[in-house]
Amino acid sequence: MAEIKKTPKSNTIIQVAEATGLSPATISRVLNNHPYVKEATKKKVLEMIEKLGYQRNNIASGLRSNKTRTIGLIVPRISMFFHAEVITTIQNILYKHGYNLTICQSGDSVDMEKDLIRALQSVRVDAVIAACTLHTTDFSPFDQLMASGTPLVFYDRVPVGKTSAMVIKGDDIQGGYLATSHLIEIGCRRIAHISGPLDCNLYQDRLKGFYNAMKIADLQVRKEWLFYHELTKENARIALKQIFEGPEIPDGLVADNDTTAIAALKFAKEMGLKVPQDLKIVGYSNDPRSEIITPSITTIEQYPDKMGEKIVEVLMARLQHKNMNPMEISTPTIMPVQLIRRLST
Amino acid sequence: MAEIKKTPKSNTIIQVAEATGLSPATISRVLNNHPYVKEATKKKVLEMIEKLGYQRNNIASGLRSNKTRTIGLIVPRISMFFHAEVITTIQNILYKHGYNLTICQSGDSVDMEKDLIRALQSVRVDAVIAACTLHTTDFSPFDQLMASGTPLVFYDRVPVGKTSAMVIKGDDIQGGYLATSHLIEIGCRRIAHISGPLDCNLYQDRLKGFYNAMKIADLQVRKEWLFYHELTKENARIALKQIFEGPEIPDGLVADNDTTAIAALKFAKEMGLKVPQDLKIVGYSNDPRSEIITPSITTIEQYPDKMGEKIVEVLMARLQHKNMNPMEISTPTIMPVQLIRRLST
DNA sequence: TTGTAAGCGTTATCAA
DNA sequence: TTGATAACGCTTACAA
Repeated sequence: MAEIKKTPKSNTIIQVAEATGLSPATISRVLNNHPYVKEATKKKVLEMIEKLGYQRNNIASGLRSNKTRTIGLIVPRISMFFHAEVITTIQNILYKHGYNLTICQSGDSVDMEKDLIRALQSVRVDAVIAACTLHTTDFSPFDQLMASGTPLVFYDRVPVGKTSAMVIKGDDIQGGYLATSHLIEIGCRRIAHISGPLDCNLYQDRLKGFYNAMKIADLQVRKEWLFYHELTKENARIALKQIFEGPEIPDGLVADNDTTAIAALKFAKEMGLKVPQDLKIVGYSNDPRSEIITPSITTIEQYPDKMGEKIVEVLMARLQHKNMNPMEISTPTIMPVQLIRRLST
Repeated sequence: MAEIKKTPKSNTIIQVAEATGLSPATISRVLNNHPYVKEATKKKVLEMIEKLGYQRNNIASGLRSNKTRTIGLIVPRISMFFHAEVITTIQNILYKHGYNLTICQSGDSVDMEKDLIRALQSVRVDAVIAACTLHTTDFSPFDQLMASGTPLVFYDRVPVGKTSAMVIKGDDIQGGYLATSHLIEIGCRRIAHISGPLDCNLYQDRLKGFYNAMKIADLQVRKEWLFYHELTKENARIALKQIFEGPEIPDGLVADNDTTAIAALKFAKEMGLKVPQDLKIVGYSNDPRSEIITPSITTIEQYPDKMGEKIVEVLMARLQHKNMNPMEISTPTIMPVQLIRRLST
């Protein structure tokens, strides 16, 4: 009683072979539904597998075949709404293709990211999907991964400049443009912009879109109303304080994420400013919070599910025909975005 | 030019052995920091590993040693705030212990959950951590996993009744009690309760807490104000409509998650009811949305990070001394919860 | 302290 | 259509 059982030896292909009177090779063929197996044999094997409760050892299979049917994913944090959605979509589609997904979080740390790349490499994932940290400027760990023959697709936060990896990104220039020109259209003339670190393509592009819109409207960009720190609640408050301590105050704010937009809303309330009357605010990402807050926040929708679908599509194409034209894969795919107008404007 | 390179043969322990003039066994010992290796030898090997850019093949290692240093995790969905937090904590601590985490989402589907268990088993994870689906009543796939020798820890959504797995759960009875008695204390007498499917321990327990508090206050529980459907926005509206179409309306609502509480807030606004004056609402989980909505929602904090820590602690203990007393591991660990009072009450 | 050699459970290459 | 056999890259007795 209450004895600790020894781990029962999990059964193998050989046991199935013996039980059916076939060879291990045939069992393996059935398992991989190889074409040259007689229907009757296949049926017999499948039944025996069921009966014995046999479970293929993917470790052994992976070692021999050099295919693990596992994809690694590196993401800053799964708690970010956009990423959670993308991941879920990826995982669901990948599952249909018979692939597993190993999800890793870098926590926006470059060192962690590097470690994770090594770890994934070391478990021999068949491919890697990555959204970089805010501060990744050295892509050599990723290059090394590719050099070892692992297909790599970047999404959302992608390398600035050339890369031989596949790239799927949102249209952040357009997003920045849409947000800004919307404010201009509804009457804003003094527009502030809280952006993120310019190491990151996201903020470079959104800023570019901002400049484009301002230029077209012939509006002046005030450097003292431009910020490039990590987009946290805390940093948002610091930036807002600085803006509103100045001699003049803005009538519009482009926030490059919804966390910042939400912080701005709160700040405005504390300052006694009415939104949208005194200050109009646009966020980015369509985080669920942006919809339920009062007033609800106008924001940029990025269609995470569409992005997830595209990522898998591109990846599967690559995994299936290894010898794809490298010119083709080096052109980034740009996914459309859209402005969702709400009560903050 | 534009030639596709053949995958370079990733290097092996044997190449490191040859390069250093040592045997593969010694290289392996260095890799596993085995005690019996001369310091000088170790240093030499490490340098060569660095020089060759050698990367241990964990697939091969796992096959031989029967240890993958990978833990599998099954969760309904990573987009749920509570789970995202727990997972992040688990992953960070596990990482320090040298373990990888494979995160899988069941999407609250029992079939998917079953498949995932098989998949994890098939990649030979060293252990599994799981929060069940809303509808898991048949735990035999989990039992089978354990029977194959894989340690298993359930958290949050755990089996009702006996299990030989380790169990870490929140104090949902207390949570339900706190929410309800808080409403009573501040004057509510007609309290409705939107709970979840009673297959799930969470809602069984929260309901129990609700009954306890009502009984102590000698208040009547009205069956027509009790709901047990999955806690979605849509179901919340259906329940609320039903409640408010009745002859009498409640002055307090216990919602068993924050999504429901938020939906109730919106519903009340549409009905022209003031919160908290006309209706007081308590949610569950302290989702970030509950804080930013107007009015902010009183809710039950579950301390996901503490739960994550506990999970890893228990798991590591188990992984280290395999022969732990089975009586000990079968007592569930119950984690404290707390009421966070906000403006909705 | 280090080396030799036998597997771990599959799959791939022949041959039958 | 099936079977024998040699890997895959590592760990681990056992020997030295």
